[in-house]
Amino acid sequence: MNNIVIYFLKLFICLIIIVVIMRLWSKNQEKIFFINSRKVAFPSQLFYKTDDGRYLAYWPKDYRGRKSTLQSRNSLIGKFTEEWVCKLFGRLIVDDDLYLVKQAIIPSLGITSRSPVDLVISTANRKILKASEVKVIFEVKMSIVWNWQYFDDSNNVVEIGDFRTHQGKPSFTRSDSILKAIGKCIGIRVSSFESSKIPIVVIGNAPLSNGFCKKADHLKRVGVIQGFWSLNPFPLNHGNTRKTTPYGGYIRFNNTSELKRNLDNLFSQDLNFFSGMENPKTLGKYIEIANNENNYEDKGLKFLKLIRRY
DNA sequence: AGCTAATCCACGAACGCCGA
DNA sequence: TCGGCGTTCGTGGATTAGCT
Repeated sequence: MNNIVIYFLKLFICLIIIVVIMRLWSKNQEKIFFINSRKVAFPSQLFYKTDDGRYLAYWPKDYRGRKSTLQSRNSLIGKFTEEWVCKLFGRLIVDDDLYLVKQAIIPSLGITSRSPVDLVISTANRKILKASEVKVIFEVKMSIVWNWQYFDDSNNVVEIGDFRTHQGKPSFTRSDSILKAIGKCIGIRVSSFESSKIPIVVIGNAPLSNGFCKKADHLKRVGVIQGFWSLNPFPLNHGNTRKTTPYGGYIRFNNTSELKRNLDNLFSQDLNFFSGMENPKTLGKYIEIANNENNYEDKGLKFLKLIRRY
């Protein structure tokens, strides 16, 4: 009796942690980024300075003065968001045999130290991994979404508008960022058949550029990328944004438990990527041969072998 | 004519590798 | 040990296409 009470108490506490304490991306995360980064960087390395002497994260849409392009903030926000995603997923994954590895190197997939993948879930706690140890690959593409003003007298930042009010386009709203992510994922897919069992997910914190909604769904259908996931529930100050694309190629998560459901779903399926360019006659032949196997699973595996010409 | 989106190019800092 | 090279990070500028 006591054990059952304790069990439910534990479950309850877990639920509270997931729903209340663990938050997805929000303005508060960006504030933390600036306050933290201020300890290692000058304001001029984190903010633009306008002609009238204000420190801003982005150039406002109506700003007509002299402008420059910050480079010093890029790797800082890259590091911060990667670390943030790692911590978030670390708390969602309860399995003791799974590890999160940042900047992972997977030589058999052509992923070398020159261009490591941002984050993977792996069965081994090492930087250099075998393809068979990698459960999921995450490509993190997150930005500062809101515009911020910095006050150096109080060392404080204040939010001054969402991404519709400034010129820079954050994360998934930028089409060439998406192209870059797709390119990297294709690179992994075509590197080796060993990658065909590994789901790839792109993580962002802004709505997906309209032009890529259909493509995101197609990429999921054909198996190249298992999803573009936005971890920012409320990217706008007023109004709503797209929750998901019809086939779920893009999803905006409302909370961490929803994220966890989708993550678990990725693990529960034994997914296989396959592709080809073959005439119907040859495909028919493959299907006939594969059909000689005893059950659906073996038939499927045989078919995969055939189209890959093992 | 004026707007937006897509695309391509460039930027500077950081980091790891490799050869001298 | 040092310097060059390749790569990534996220943002801005320029140009073009397409829409109203």
